[in-house]
Amino acid sequence: MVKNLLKKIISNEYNTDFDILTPPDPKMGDYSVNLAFILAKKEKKNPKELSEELAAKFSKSNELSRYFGKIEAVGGFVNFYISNDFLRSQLLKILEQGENFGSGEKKNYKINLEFVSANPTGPLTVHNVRAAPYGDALASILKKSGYDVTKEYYINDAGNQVRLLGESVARRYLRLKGKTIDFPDNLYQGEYIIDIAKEVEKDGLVDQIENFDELVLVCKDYALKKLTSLIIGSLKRLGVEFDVWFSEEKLYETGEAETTLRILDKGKHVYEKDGAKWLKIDNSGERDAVLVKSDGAYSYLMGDIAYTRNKFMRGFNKAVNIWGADHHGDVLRLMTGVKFLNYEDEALDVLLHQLISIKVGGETKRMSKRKGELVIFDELLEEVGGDVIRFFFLMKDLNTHMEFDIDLAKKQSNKNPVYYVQYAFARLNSILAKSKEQRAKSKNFENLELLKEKEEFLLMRSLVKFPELVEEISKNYQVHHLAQYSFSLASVFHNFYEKHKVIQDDKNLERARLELCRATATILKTTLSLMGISAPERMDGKESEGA
RNA sequence: GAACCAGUAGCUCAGCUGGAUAGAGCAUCGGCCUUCUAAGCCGAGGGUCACAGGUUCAAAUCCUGUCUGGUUCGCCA
Repeated sequence: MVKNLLKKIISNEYNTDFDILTPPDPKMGDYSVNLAFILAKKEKKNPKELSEELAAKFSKSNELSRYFGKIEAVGGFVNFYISNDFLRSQLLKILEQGENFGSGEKKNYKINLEFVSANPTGPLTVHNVRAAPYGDALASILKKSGYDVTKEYYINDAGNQVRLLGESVARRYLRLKGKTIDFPDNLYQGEYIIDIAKEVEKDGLVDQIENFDELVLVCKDYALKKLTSLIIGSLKRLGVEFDVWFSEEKLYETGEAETTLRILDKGKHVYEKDGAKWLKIDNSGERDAVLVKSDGAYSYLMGDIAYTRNKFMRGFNKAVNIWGADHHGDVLRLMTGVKFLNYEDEALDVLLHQLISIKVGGETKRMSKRKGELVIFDELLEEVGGDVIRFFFLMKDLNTHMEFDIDLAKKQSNKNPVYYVQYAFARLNSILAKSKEQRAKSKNFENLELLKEKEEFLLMRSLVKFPELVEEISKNYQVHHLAQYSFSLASVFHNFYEKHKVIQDDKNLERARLELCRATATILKTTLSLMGISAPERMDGKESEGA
């Protein structure tokens, strides 16, 4: 990784903080160092002169000349140009390593990544699916970086909400049976409840049950099973699969919640007030939160703390949660609870994604599972497809308050930028398929020296940046940079494609360009696969407008 | 009243965590297919980076304040 090396080499000589930047234009080099500005202040010198001195000095370094062909001062910056030799050597590396290019060393570090975890009280909505492609891609990137990653879904199958779910189904069932029974507003109003009730009726499972509470319980279990498998199915169709589906109920059955509470209590972090047990967050008392309710039931927070502890007990070094921003108030509470259990602050990361506002028919919808006002994810998936949805979410920062116009998304799905990336891959594939020597992995790479066009170098430069990107995302979790990168790589390739022929009379040049294409296809396919997006070998004909 | 996140082109969003002339897609207008796929390429128009101060060699980016929007402040989950 050139960036790290550069930083190391300069740091060895200058004991000061500085940044390695990317110049605004590739013409200005691959990396830029602002060292002169920083030294100028310390030594009270002119930054421009200093940068020239630095450039002259760096140019003489043998170590740097292994990577850089040119080092020059521009307006106070020192700009570094990766040498052509080094670019070609990296091209070779890509061809040799294939999809392993950019992979990090095994780190022997276990990460538990929890995301989506939508309540099993209804079908998956467009709303709660935002974290799915993001978390899935993050897991892939972390794995590529050498971490051991487990993807996990926390099923909130305990507490009052699922009891209400059971009651909703039970009352619908009784109505189907011809009983007059009211259906209060606080129950789940959605159509899917009636569907489940119909299945309960068809099943005949509850025919003998007279006691209402017992009926509710059986309906609850039935509905939970049904809805969970519905959610699993929806996610699967999007291509997202979890390693572990963790039941909240388990924490109470095994007594883990109780144990966790005892540890907190022992550490004097718990006190009683109004018949409930509270977690002491700070001295003001204002932020304190209930762990055990006055009726003896555990709170959601208690479950979450016990759940996080459970992850560490299972041997994970780090837990990463992706939550919707509506839970931001819970972050401090969970963090505090986990800290009181004596785990390091860094052991838990909570990423928040902002909520999506959804527009249907020009109107912004507020979604509520209780009220049954849902934009069901499956319906969208069927219309626009998984690749489009994934890329749409993956391109944006988690902090973006997205506006998702469903009608527009359907209408414009054939203009989604994902096709731009996939099309680049299809074009590459077409070239490789056409060339006679495509699979002849001859080790004669000497022709690479024939690559000297501007577009060829731009392509190589983009390819070389890939490992740095993977490493950076594994640290800052900015998954959308990968989507942005894939788009820009596709763009650089399309430009190359328009300007230069690969298959041609000059067979030596053709061979060299084929290698460049193979390397590009490899990286493009790797990025797509990290994002969980398909890499089609062909894309025929344009979809008709407004179909 | 408090907390978190945001406000960048007509629309949807990037802007690599303080750097060089603020970018892309869509939309609008104009050009490019006898040659590896035109789901592509080239060009044009479109910006007081919400506003006001501050920090410094340098601010869309950091700090403070104001305005606007989303979310949350329950012994719901």
